Amino acid sequence: MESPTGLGTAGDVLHAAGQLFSARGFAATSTHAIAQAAGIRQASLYHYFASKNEILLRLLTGTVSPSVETARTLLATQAPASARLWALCAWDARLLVEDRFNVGSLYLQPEVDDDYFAEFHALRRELREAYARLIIDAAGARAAVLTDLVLGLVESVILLRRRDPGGVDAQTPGLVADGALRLVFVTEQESSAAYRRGAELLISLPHADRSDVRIL
Amino acid sequence: MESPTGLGTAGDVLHAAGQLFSARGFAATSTHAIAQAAGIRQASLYHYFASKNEILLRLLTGTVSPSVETARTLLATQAPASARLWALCAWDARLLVEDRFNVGSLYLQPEVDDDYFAEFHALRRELREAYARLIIDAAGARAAVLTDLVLGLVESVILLRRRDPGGVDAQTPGLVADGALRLVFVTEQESSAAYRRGAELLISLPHADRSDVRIL
DNA sequence: ATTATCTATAGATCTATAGATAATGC
DNA sequence: ATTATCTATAGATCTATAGATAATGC
Repeated sequence: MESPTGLGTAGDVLHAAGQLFSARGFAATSTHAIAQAAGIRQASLYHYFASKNEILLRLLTGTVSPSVETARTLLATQAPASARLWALCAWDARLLVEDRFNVGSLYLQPEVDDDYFAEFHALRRELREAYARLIIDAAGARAAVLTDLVLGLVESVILLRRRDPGGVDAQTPGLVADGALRLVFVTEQESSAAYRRGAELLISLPHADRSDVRIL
Repeated sequence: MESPTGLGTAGDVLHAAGQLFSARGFAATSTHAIAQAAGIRQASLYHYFASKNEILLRLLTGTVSPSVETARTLLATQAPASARLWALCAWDARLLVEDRFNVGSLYLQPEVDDDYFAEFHALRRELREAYARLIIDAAGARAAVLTDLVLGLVESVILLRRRDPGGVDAQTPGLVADGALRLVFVTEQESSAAYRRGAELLISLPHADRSDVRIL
């Protein structure tokens, strides 16, 4: 049987690389190990990808793109900013909780700072801007610094999973989103309204694809 | 003039390795590059360290140990839990803000999961227990999950710095600590008392050594 | 005598390319 | 004809050890 993941050879490679890069790190994962896990020979990788870097780039953009799309949708949605912020936090946290190999952790690798990954950085910047917009609308002027705290809170799901894989579950996204609202000074009572409305928005959003690798 | 850092050769090596591991990653940094930055030859490293792993272990324990000591002190201090929690968060955040090469980021490297670093993991666990204790005392039963959110918030300083080195400054620790109290449901009015008392505690604590590498 | 440092190197990788062969699609 | 895959390998590392030499401390 060819293609273990059913995604074709390029998909097999991304799948294998995502798992290995997350578990062992980019530099510590050899192209040989990726190929072996994908069921092909080392040199055959280069038929689909120009370099090991390109594999990482594809994984990075593949994980951030769905978040950017969701952020765009929410920015254009008619609802209180606090509810939309809740939905965005919960959506992102859910993506991080559900993705099989904690691929979100890829972006912790120092190699990602390189200019080669500019395309990814641009997407990430757009996502950050969306958070900033919603936080300003929900919390007013104090928001500038808060954006980074909220992003840090959401991303902490990555570290939490690594530390303790059983420490995250289906409840985590809601807890993170609730926490984000507290962080940005949304009052307890407005928060519960935001939660109800945000949960509705979340349901209406396209559910994050459970397959761990998206081929774009 | 020997020893660029004035810490002796072993100190030079830790200094150089801390900078390079943080900037490029552990696996991507060669022992040759470390030695060069430390002003010695590659093989001379092995007079002081048994392996590249040992260098990383020393850096990791060196960064977490001061936090553990501070946590112990605060656990034994007579003051409201919310104030002590504020102080611990601010203290840790300050360490992350001030350390010259963002050495806190070392623990994001996947290699750190290895059993070789068990000593570091034990220290980190102790630190986490201290946070959990203070959060339970400050916020009551709901605290279990909150511990990880608070830790995530504090650690987010690492990611914030990486994303935007100018995005952190002397105010950051206080903002992080304030945010942590909001996260754990401390009310606005109790929070301002906790802030005043916490800031006093912070001043009474030994200031984090500004040298980026502690030789233990 | 002991500690610090160096040169040289074994042995094991690792990435990417060249060029051959097999499979597929008109 | 084109696409997919393979074998073989060049060329560049990289870690750690062996063994020689230099510096330091009694």
